[in-house]
Amino acid sequence: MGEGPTIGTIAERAGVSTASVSRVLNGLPTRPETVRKVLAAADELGYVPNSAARSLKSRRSHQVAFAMADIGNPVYLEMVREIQPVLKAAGYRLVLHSTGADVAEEIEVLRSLGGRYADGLILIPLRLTAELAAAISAARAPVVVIGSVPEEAGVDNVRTDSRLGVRLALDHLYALGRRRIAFVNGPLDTVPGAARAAAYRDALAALGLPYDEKLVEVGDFYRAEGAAAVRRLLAKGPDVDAIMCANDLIALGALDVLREAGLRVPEDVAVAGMDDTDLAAGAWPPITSVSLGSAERGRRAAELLLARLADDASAKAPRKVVSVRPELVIRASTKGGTR
Amino acid sequence: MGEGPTIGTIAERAGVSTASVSRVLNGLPTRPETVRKVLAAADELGYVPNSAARSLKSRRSHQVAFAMADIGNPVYLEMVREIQPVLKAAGYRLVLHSTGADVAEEIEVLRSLGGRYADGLILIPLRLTAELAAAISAARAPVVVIGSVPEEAGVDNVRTDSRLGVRLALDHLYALGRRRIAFVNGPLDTVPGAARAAAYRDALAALGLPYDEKLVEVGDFYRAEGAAAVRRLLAKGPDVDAIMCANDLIALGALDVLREAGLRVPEDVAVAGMDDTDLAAGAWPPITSVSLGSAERGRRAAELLLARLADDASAKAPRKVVSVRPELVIRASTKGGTR
DNA sequence: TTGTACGCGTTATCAA
DNA sequence: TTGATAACGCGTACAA
Repeated sequence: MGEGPTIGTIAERAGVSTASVSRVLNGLPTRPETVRKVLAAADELGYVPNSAARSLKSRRSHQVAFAMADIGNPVYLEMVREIQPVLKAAGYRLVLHSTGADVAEEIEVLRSLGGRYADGLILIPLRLTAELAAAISAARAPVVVIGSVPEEAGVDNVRTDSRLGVRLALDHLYALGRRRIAFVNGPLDTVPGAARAAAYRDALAALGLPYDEKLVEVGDFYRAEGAAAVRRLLAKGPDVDAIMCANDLIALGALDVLREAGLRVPEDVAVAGMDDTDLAAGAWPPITSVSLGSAERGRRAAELLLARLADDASAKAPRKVVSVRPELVIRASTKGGTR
Repeated sequence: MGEGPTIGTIAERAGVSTASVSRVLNGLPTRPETVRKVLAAADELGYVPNSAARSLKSRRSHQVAFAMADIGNPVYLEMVREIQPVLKAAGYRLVLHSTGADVAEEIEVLRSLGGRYADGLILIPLRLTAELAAAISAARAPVVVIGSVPEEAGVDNVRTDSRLGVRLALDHLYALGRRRIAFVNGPLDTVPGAARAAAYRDALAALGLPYDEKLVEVGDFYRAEGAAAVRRLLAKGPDVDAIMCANDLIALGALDVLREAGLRVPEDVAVAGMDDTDLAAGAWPPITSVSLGSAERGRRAAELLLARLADDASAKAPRKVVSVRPELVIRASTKGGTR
């Protein structure tokens, strides 16, 4: 763990100037003999360029930050899995931030971009307050938001139509003959929560089904909270023949509670989730889920950011919005075949 | 996205020298009046210190790297979840590396530490070659290895006794009356693969059960590969009454195949996994699994690294080894109660 | 083709 | 208490 060699060390050893060393290492035209000596010295010393010095000079950190609520959520995980290789291929390192869905922390991350530790940021806000929107616009580095963001923010944006997603699932349930379709949601003050609540109402209306408060319950986007919400739902004693869940974790919780209650899935109650994570595919019965293209959204976001970082021309291009189409993945929890 | 203010900008605005600005910002004794002016200017300008300049000067990046095979594996994910907050609390950012279990990539990560982009590294190698061991010893920053590493490497080490883990599971199965206990493993040229293979033999011997090749199958540590391995196992036509799987993903694959084959779990065949991930708890039936304390290993590793980084004294302290005890978490896949 | 010298933004030393 | 100034390691005009 000795002191690291610098271009100065190499210069001495090779008997040339630091400028020559720098030139060789950056592939600038140099006399072959010099190149040889420098490379030999660098190799012997195990030289690795100091990233701080390089960043300071070049004004580039070769890092990209990714900020989401909680890396434990499989949706974000899928995104990381896609983002990471895209960045790596372009020579960027990935810095991870778990914000706990706390707006203040998200704002802090945006602010810290001013320190230039990262060249850009991919952000997934859960709650979109005015302060957050302001902070996004004021960010000192390119930001790509996954999720919807007002146009005024002026940043690139990868979104999906979760309204259409809910619609797809409800159409499917309706086609299967279900008419008492409950909805278990996450917090209404979150962007996805609000959107999915509205989508549920709209979809019911489009199908000519009545909106019944007894069929709606709000918890949080986690398994235990989802289970609790479903328990409350059942306690209200409505005749339910399907449960639409605002994400897969809630759907898993629903399976737990239904099993507990001795109800068969899908014979007695069909269950559908959203996000189409591994958990949905891995559950028993496998859960029908609306894919919101997490992997694709992650990849597209990384690509958008890289495009911004590529050159000055594209850095000033107008904001781009990419939409990923939701898709219904039908499994045994709605239509099957559980044995 | 304007040009970032520097201490120079602040100095001008406040009518003082850059030295004073630096002093104020670092909390060194300064005249109150100066402090006020500087802070006001800094605030108005939205000043954020440049991290590259700071790192260059202080020789600290305030970043820690974490390198594992694949962030998609729930075990590593659990570790990240624990590591992240510990680092954050200490003022470090987390840089993520997925190496794809490729030794060359791991060596590259170790080498790149010479660039000082991170102050330390937490590494989980899957295969421990001589080159890797050499690279670990030669690393230019503190490294903590999760998993076993030879003493010569001289680095801090968080390990678990997977041998004991296998033993716990086999004892449990034996106590339940199972005598034909199969073992489905991952690649034998990986550290965990080799250790668990040996552990299986030992545990059988300790229980007085014969080692039967027909009961052993090797695949990979993933669900699909695990399923394929179990399929091959069943094709050999041994009378199996329990399957010990080298990790939870394999166990999930086993459930898939057993269900396919019309075998009941645990009545016909009991299934146990390792790692005790969420997937094991979430499966149906819930899978008995040996917890290797992933979360705790992650946390301890982060703490060990922080201790090394804390001050020069501890930086030179002798290597520390922390052991996390495995624990058997019994669920319905071995003992239950599935209806 | 090569070397000298300066600047990137901070911190730290030394006089004043 | 403060300001001028020298590093930190690298890249790059500019001069030789």
